[in-house]
Amino acid sequence: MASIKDVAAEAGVSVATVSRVLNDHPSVSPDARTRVMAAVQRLGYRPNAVARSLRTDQTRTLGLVISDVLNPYFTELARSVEEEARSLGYSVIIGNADERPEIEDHHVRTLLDRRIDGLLVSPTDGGSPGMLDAARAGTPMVFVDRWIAGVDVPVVRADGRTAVRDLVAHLHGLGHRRLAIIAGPAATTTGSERVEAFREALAAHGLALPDAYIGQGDFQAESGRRATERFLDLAEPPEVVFAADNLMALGALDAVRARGLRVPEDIALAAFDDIPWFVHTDPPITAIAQPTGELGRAAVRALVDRIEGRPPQSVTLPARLVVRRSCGEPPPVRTTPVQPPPEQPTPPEPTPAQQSPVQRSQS
Amino acid sequence: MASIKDVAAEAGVSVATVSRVLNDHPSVSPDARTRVMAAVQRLGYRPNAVARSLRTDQTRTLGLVISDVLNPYFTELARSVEEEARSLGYSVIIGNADERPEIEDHHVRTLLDRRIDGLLVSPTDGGSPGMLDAARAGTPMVFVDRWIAGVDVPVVRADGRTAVRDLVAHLHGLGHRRLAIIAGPAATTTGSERVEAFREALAAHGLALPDAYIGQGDFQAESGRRATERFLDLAEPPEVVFAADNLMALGALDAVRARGLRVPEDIALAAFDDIPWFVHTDPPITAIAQPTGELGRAAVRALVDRIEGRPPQSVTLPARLVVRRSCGEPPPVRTTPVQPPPEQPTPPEPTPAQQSPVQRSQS
DNA sequence: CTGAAAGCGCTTACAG
DNA sequence: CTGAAAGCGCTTACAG
Repeated sequence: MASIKDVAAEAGVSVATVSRVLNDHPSVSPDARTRVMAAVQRLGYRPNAVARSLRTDQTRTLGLVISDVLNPYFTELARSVEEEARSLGYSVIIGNADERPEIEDHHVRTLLDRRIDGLLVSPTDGGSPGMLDAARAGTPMVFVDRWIAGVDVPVVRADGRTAVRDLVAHLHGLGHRRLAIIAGPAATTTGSERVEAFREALAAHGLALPDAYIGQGDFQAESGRRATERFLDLAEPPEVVFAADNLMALGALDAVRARGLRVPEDIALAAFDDIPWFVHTDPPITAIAQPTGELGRAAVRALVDRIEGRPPQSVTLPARLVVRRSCGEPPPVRTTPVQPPPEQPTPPEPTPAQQSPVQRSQS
Repeated sequence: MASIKDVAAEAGVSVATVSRVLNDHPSVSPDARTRVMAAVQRLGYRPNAVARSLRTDQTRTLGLVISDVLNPYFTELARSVEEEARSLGYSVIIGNADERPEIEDHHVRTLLDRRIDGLLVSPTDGGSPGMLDAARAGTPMVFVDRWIAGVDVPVVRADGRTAVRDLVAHLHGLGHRRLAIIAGPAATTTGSERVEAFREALAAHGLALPDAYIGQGDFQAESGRRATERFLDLAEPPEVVFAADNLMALGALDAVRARGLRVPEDIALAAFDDIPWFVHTDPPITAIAQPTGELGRAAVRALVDRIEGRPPQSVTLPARLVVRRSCGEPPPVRTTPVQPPPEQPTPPEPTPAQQSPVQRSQS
C-alpha cells in the first residue's frame, strides 16, 4: 500500500508538503497542490488512519457500548448513533455487552486501548468496574438510555413517567385493578425507574403494587416468560402484565400462549419500547414508545461537544403511549379505504385539539 | 495516560524489556518480569493499540459491512460475528450500508483506512466500486449471505433451495396454485436466487411464475407493502405471497391488513428469514429459517484463516422450512401441559424417523 | 511556500 | 537476558 513517502516521491515534493495538501493547510502553492493531487490519484493513495491517530492523538472514533444488540430498541439506537456520528465526521465502534458486566468491561477496555475519542454507554446492571474507572479518569463519556447515579457524566434519555401514567389511566379506565410489572434489573436505572413510575401511577388511582406483582426480569425474553408463569400461578393472578421492555413482552406472550390463555380476554399485556412488530402481533400490543432516533442523535451531539471542548448537555425527551388492543380496548373504529390514505407526517406540534398525551396507533 | 516509557522508568528497565514482558517473550528474567508487572499495576498501564498496530501492521480488527442492521437477520449475524471474533482475539467494527452502495463504499474505505485485518461483506445491490477494488487488491475478504459473481472471494451462506422446494410443496398441498413472490434487488444474489429457487420449485409442480406475480422489492418493509398492493390490484390476485425477507413480509402484512383482508383466509403469506416475532404475529408466519449464528461463526473462521495464512473455505449451510399458520394450515394439534416441558436441545443429527426436511414449529 | 527533523508509542533485529 | 536504536506513517513547529 502506497505511503506518504511514495506520494512525495511521485509528486517531487517533501512528505511535509503532501501532508499539508491532504490536510488543506493554506500555505501550499497551487502548483504543488496540483502535483500532489495527481500523484495521490495515480497511486490510489489513502492516508493511514492508524499513523495519523498516533501522531495527532485523536482517532475520530466513538465507542458505543450497549447492553443488548438483539433488542430492536438498541439496534435502532445504534443505527441513529452511527448516522449522526458519520455526519459529524466520526466513526463508531459498537460493543455489545449482552447485559453482562464482564463483557461490558471487555468492550470498554478494548475501546480505550484503541484510543477512541469518546464513549457512549448504556450501562448494564450496576455498570462494570472498567466503565466506572474510565468515567472517573475523565474519558469523554455520555450515558444513553440508562445511567449510573453519582457518576458525573451527561445523560441522554427518555422520561417515561408521563407515558406510564397515561398507560395506568388507560388500564384503569378499562376496569383493570390488579396490575403487575415485569421489571428490569434493579441496578439499571431503567429497571428501577419504570417500576417506580408504575407504582406512583397506581397510587394516584388508589391502587397498590404488591411484591407478588413485581416480577424480576433481566430485559431478556426468557425472564419475561418465567415472571409471567409465576404471575399465572398466583392464587389471584394479575389482570394486566406490563413488561419493562419489548423482549420480556415477547416472553410474556410465549408464557400466556403456552397456557392456552388469550390476550387480552384472559390477561392484558403492555410493554415499554415500541417496535414495528407490535402492530402485527396477536393482538397488537399497547406500548410506550421512546423517541429512539432522536435520543441517539442527541447523545452523539453531547459527546462530540464534550470531545471538542464545548459544554455537553444532558437531554431528557418524553416517551409516549401508543394504545393498541392488548389491554382490552375494542379495536378502533376505522373505515377501510380501497386506496390507503397518503402517508401523513406527524405534525411537529400538537394543536390544541390533540393535546391528549395518549396517542392512538395508526394501525 | 501512562506510556511504555513510564512503565520502564517505574520498573527500572528499558522499554524493550517492558515490551517483551507484555508480549510474553520467553527471554525475560523472572526478576524483570515481576518488576514490570508491578509497575504496570501501579500505573494502571494499558498498551496503546494504535501504536502497536502501526508498528506490527496488524490491528486485530475485522470489518463487517452489512446491508441493513435494522433487519433482525443481520443483527443476529452481526452478533454471532462479534462473538466468534472476540473468542479468536479480534474486535469487529460494523458498518451499516442501509442497502445503499454509496454508504457501503464509505464504510469500506473508512475500514481500509483504519487498516482492519480483514473484511466481511454482505454486498448491497451489485456491490460498490470501493468494495470491488478492495477485493481485487487482495484485501482479505469473505462474503456472508450475499456474494458477487466473478469476484474471487470465499462465500459463507445458506442454501435455501431445498427449503423453498419444501415450502412450495407445502403450499401446493394446501391447494394453492397462484403463488407470487416479492423479490429482493435483482443484483443481489439473495434477491435473484430466491426467485429462481421459487420458480424451479413451482415448475416441479407444473406451475408457472408469471411476471405479474414477481414483485420487485428492495428488502425493506415499504417495498413489501407496495408490491403486495400491486398484487391485490390484479384482476386475478395470487393466493399466496412469499416475501424474500422478513421486513418485506412485515410490509405485506401491513398492506393486507390495510385492505381489511385476512391471512390466511383471503391470502396466504410466507417469508424468507425466520425471526422470534413470527411466532406471535397474527397469524404466526410460516418462514424459512437460516442457521444465522453458524453462518456468522463460519464466516469469521474463514476470514481469520485467510488472514493468518491458512486456506479459507467457502461454506454453504442448509436453510429449513418452519411451518406455522399463515398459509392456511390448521393449527398443529398440541396438548397444553400445565408445566412447560423442559428445554430439549435439538439432536445433533436427525434420526431416520425425522428425516423429513419439513420441520414443524414448536409453538 | 517548502523541507529537514523530531516525535507520537510501540516492536524487534542486532550486538553484547 | 538486556538495552540502544531503527522504524512503522504520519503531523507540525522551526528555520529558511
